[in-house]
Amino acid sequence: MELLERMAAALKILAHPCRLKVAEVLQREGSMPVHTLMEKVPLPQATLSQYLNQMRRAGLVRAERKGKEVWYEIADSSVLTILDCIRRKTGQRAES
Amino acid sequence: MELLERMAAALKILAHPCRLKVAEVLQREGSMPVHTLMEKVPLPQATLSQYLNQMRRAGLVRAERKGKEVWYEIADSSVLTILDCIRRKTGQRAES
DNA sequence: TCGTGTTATTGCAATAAGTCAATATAAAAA
DNA sequence: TTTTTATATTGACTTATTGCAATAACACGA
Repeated sequence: MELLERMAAALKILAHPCRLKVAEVLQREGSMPVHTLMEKVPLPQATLSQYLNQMRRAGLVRAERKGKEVWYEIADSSVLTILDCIRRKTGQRAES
Repeated sequence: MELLERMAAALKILAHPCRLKVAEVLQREGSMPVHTLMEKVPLPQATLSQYLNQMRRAGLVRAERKGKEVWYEIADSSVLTILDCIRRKTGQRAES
């Protein structure tokens, strides 16, 4: 159950409205420092910082320090694909 | 935040080792009734039934009653794509 | 309708995740 | 070296999720 747990852990980080919002902003607008992200996703600084850290540890985003700023971006295309899939899926809606 | 919440809710259901396992079995082996699934994913009956119900409500799987059995299958290709992406992503591993 | 096989629902203790103010650390400018 | 701007970490609290036994409901054959 080792791989499954890592898969679940990564998905769980993405599975939160605010972290999804962060991911979408980074998907649309590329990389940016935390304070810019904070304008687009209005959250307490501590909260946003924690989210970004979780996302980085899960391999969803990549971080790079530039002077006193830290710039974040989506880590790779898998993440973009997952975002597209889940958005498409949830746009529709169908039960069974 | 309405769409984001629905997206997060669906991802959250998938973000669990056992539910991922269920999804993988259905991906590999197609549709099957609950008791067959129970052999492949050994869990208490109540637990498995709840997982399947959550997954159905989230639109991840589809259910169809056949006599006294209920057969489950993956709902659509988005789910398959997400499974592939997250598996690929977690197979590797890279921090930043 | 009674029994049996199959699946769903309920209730709740144990555990995990979310939230954010306060505080710490990092880098550059004054 | 003191300040200032930018980001990270800690601690304490609230809320949500998990896991499962017990019980209910559903569908069929005897």
